[in-house]
Amino acid sequence: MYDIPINRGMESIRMPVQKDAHRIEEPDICPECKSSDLKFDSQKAEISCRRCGYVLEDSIVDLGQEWRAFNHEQRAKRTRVGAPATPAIADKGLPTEMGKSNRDINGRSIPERNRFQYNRLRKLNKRMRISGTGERNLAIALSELDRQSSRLGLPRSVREDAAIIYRSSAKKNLVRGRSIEGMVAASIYTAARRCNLPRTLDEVSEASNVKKKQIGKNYRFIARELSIKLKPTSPADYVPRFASVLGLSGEIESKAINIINQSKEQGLLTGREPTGVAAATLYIASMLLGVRVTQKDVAEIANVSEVTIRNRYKEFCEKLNLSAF
DNA sequence: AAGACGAAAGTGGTTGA
DNA sequence: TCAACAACTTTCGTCTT
Repeated sequence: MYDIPINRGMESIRMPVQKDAHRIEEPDICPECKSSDLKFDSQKAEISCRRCGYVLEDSIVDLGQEWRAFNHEQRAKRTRVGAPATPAIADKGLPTEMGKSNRDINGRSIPERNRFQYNRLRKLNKRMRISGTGERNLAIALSELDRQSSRLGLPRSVREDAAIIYRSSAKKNLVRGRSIEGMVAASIYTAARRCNLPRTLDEVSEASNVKKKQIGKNYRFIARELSIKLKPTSPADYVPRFASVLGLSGEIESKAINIINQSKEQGLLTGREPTGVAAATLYIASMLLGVRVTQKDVAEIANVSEVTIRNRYKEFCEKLNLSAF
């Protein structure tokens, strides 16, 4: 029933690493004049011959780090590997953990009589990480957020934005008295719109099992309390997604967006469902470019009826003089 | 036979008294 | 709270390819 949340921050990429890969292999003699008097210019990143000026290598890329560290502390501070901190995990992906080995920081073994104390500390530290009801609710909410957004196929950026929105509303005590699922759904809806990758209330409702009406209500509440101001969604934002589901080309996509812009100028879009408009323009665009799609297919993916597609299509053709058929 | 078309009746949400 | 309303849906018969 539930998707298991995957902590993507911990995914690692394995690549073969050559030993001393960043060391530049310096040629020792010039192929032109056979002189061994070569010059390495670190500013221009090239190796040239001092005698004849022949450039042996250019655009050399130094794969090493640009910093140096003289002790452990500096190294820890300057090194940049590891998962980035993310708002989508309860502790932002930066937990503190006490190591399991019974050795202190200097590598000395911890005396037997203190072992019990250390075990106890380790246990407490683990518990403290998700402490208090607030933190615990946040952890629940964020796993719910992950579940819902993967159902909606939202990219990481939107998830993180949704997490930020949820965190701010939790901070402002907006969640009290409302269901976590409902607030998470509203955060996702808001974030998706803000990132110009809108999902309809129907879609979010489907993914979250929260009533459409409730999500709308929560959305307005969040938008008001956090003063998030969003323009009404443009049909153009739906076009790329619909087009890719229908397997339509980029040419058709841009044609459809073109039609949307023209209709906007003529004020044909006010009060019309953006999804219906997006679907209808995609239909028109593919007809104009000679690609056959059925009204039924287009209507289905936009979750509108065929009749709506026909109505939009009729309107646009009349008002924009698109009499190609 | 599948798809397009359009009329007519029904539905759910918004608006204004 | 309720009626009016616009947008949209469902249904169905007819036409076109």
